[in-house]
Amino acid sequence: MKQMSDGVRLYSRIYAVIRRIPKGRVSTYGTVAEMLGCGARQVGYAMAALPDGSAVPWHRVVNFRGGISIPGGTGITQRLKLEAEGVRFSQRGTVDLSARGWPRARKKSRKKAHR
DNA sequence: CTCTTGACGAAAC
DNA sequence: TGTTTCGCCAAGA
Repeated sequence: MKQMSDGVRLYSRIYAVIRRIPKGRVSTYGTVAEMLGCGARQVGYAMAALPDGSAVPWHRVVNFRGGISIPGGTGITQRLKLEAEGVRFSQRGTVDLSARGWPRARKKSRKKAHR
């Protein structure tokens, strides 16, 4: 390993955290970003940069509402993968972060994103 | 090098 | 309640 120290890629840290998400659980971009100390947007951007077939369980990462923010068929795939792990989606298409969230669900409001 | 966009999130309007 | 703006960091044009 050479290029690390002063220039450790932020993505590497993001992937490392996501890889620690246990099966049947989901995490959010904001949560991961917060534990990394960077912007939530970068987490999502890192996922978009993930190569197909990577060891990172990117499908366990959803947005702060517990919903999928991924456009296209990739988002559909994510939902199918989560359901295959035992994750249930509400009628609104969201996951209960209080129950399946990781490391700790941080639910802000149970109603429709009413802040 | 500058400007825009993005698999986000929160606040302002 | 939905739309718009700003912040975050990185990549593409």
